[in-house]
Amino acid sequence: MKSTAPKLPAGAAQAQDDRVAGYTLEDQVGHLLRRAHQRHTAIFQNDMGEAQLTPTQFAALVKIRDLGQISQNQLGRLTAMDPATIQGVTRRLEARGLIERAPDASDRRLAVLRLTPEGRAIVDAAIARGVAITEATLAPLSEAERPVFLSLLRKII
Amino acid sequence: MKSTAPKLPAGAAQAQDDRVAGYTLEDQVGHLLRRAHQRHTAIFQNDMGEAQLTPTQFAALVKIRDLGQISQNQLGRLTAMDPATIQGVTRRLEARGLIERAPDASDRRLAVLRLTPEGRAIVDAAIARGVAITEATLAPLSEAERPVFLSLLRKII
DNA sequence: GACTAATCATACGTACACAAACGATCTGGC
DNA sequence: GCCAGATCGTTTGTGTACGTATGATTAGTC
Repeated sequence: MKSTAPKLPAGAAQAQDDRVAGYTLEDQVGHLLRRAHQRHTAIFQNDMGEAQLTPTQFAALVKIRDLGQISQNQLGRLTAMDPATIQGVTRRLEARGLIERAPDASDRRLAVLRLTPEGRAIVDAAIARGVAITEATLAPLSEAERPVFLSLLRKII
Repeated sequence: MKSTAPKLPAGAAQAQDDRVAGYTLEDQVGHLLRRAHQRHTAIFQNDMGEAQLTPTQFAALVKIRDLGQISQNQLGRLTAMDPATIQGVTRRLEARGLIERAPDASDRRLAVLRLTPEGRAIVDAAIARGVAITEATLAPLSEAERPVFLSLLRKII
């Protein structure tokens, strides 16, 4: 009776059962995405070197560099992190002295984030590493395959 | 002086600086992979329904179903989780009564994992959902694009 | 038989990731 | 001016994910 699966046309039950019996974990997009992401973070951690940044910390720093100053939630939206996540990321970056907080003049709910001089020095060095990390992640693909892959990846976001 | 970046040919310094200045977070594979994975887990959580399984818990259950019984570390290798991670996953599955542990006859270091009847019922229902989840994740791609994307994704793992 | 190396499972610490709930503050409509 | 709803930032709880360390057990070597 498939319990609570979204109601299927009665005739589709057999086909559905076949798909269940032949389900291969290794062929599922989700599993492949998880492993690809896993490999990338391993490369990232390896190649980032002494900067000791995580991918999300790096993303936050780059965005702050691009925009000069920005509120925490806004930064979270631009880097695709929810408020709870971006809070932890910025807290650790502030603790390391790479960013600083200043109260916003016109909105007292906001704390504006800015790079410190140490932060700026680290971002520039880290971005150079970031270029190499992207290259290493894409290394298994030919020059022709890379734009195809990136374009398809963009579509499923 | 770029501090500690892996030594570059002196002539490449200018090109490297250009890449740093023009670095766009949104164009990096790592960022795209993170967001694609993020979207997939959101779909997964939404569509998995009352089974209340996470992607990794689901992967573990499917692998145990395929193999009948298996040791914890072996399961971790097959599902691409390190020993510390698979330990947490199996602990939660055991706490929910979906899998059970039995001592291995020939190797006293091992605890063999098996599905309980409740576990088996859940996996079958969950796999039907898994098929729909894969479909929903790939929905933005045409029929022609899907195998291309999966094949490229497999290459970068 | 004893020693070494490898493997298994566990424990601890750090870092994402999101849901849910919270108080503080801002804004639009009246 | 005032109130309702939205937004900002925080906190708590659960669940990956991995490095590192540890103890138990096994397997290989001498």
